[in-house]
Amino acid sequence: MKASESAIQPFLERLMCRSSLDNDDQQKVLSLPAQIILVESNKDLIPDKEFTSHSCLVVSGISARYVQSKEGHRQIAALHIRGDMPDLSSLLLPHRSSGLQTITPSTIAFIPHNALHELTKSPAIAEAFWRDTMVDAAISTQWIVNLGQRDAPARIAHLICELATRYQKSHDGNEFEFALPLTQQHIADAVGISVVHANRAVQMLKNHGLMLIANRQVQVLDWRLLCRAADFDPTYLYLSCTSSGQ
Amino acid sequence: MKASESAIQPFLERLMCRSSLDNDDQQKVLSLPAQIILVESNKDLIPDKEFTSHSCLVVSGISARYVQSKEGHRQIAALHIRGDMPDLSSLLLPHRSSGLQTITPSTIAFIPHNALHELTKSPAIAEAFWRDTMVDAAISTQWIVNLGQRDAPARIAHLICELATRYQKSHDGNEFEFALPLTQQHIADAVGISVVHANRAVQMLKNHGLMLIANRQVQVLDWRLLCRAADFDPTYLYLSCTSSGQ
DNA sequence: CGTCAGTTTGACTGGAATCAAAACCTGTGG
DNA sequence: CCACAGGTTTTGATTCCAGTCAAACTGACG
Repeated sequence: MKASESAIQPFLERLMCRSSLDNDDQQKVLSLPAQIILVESNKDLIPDKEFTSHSCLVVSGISARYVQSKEGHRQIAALHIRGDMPDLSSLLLPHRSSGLQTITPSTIAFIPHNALHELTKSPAIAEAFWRDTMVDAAISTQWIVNLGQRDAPARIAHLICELATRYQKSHDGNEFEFALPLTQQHIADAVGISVVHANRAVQMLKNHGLMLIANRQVQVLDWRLLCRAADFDPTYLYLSCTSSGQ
Repeated sequence: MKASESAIQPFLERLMCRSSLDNDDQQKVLSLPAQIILVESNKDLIPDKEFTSHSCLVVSGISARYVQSKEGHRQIAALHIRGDMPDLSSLLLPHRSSGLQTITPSTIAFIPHNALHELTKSPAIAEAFWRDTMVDAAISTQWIVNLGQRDAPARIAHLICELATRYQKSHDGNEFEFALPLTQQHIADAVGISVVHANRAVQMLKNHGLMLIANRQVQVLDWRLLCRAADFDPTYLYLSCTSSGQ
């Protein structure tokens, strides 16, 4: 297997979680040309100018889609992990409306737009891409609810529930842990509160025996209760990977 | 022109704002079968059960995509106006993750999924649909920023700016007005604050000479300033309709 | 003229931002 | 091995924003 194939593998797996592709289409995805680059933390992945010619794919690490408001505040609008294609939208929407930055050291694959465009000539692949875009939109909707309606602890709980599920860690029972290299500043920027307040909310979750965050690890102490506190329902993520596709 | 064609016309216009379709494809869109229904206000448009077989299209009026949180609070996640297809996502994502309700008396066209699916066999149309999904996602991203970072008056200002632009009213100079039949409760639910607070924020905008809302009309007093206050940049809406296509 | 939905106002309270400073790591180089 | 610098987490004190409750007001409509 070529280096680029193994880099694209997680992306294909993601697609296959939600859509079904025949062998031919799978092969086409895997043979996408990709330039694989190691990127350190806090580096911008897409330039500010219009008309990028590549989309990038997270192979490892975490990246954040963010918007910087006029007063210097930053809002993280999405977090992207292994297998995600954060700026697929640049393929059809040339104006960049949000920035993209690595949070941890990451390996990123850059894929030329024309190759992606070529790929979408296969209807099944086009549909799979479209479906993934829809799931991203569904996630955004949930973030809107999170920001608009829940208090600080619930917002953080929901974020953690979402990430645990996307990392597929939520099936390991009611008590488990997983690596999550976010600082409290990142969490604060994602759920729209200040760092100080994020800290207190995290402690609140700890004191209630729901979860704790320490040295880049999240330890879920009571998954059931955490989901309840977060009002979390995983269906919107469409990640029932066990069954192939819908 | 058949009744269903004229109902679908605004939808086609919307698509044409962002994508270019040849005559053949345009004709295909227009001849979509549609069941046109008049709906009163505050009626749910999609059933709670899974596997709807139709998507709906707003021909006139306003509908809200919303999520009801456990404690009974409601968050409006998107507003849909003439030409929008609010639940296009049900075509590829069978589980409904948000509700859809008319805000005003509306005329809605219901279009069977299989007809839409058939339509996407034309690559240009599929791409146009996909692009529209991406714009919806971009709008959601802006709402996240709105809820996460701005204070109440700015949130409302941003909402108004967005709607004015989507109604294409923002080209009528620096001072103009347009119909917007939202109650302050709706505004509050959309920007994540209480009605009382929404009221005070609206008055603040009035006192600063930016805009005023009265009898289902928004009167923009200083578009330039309003945009500044809202930190509004319309590019994410991709509505430069004057030029045809992207 | 009463009703009802929507808007406006006031008084009160709690939550969250801000500012500031201290404690805590973790990797670095002396 | 220690000291140190950096980023991160924690804590406290203060201020202010925004939610809640409750009540009055406005218009439209039957």
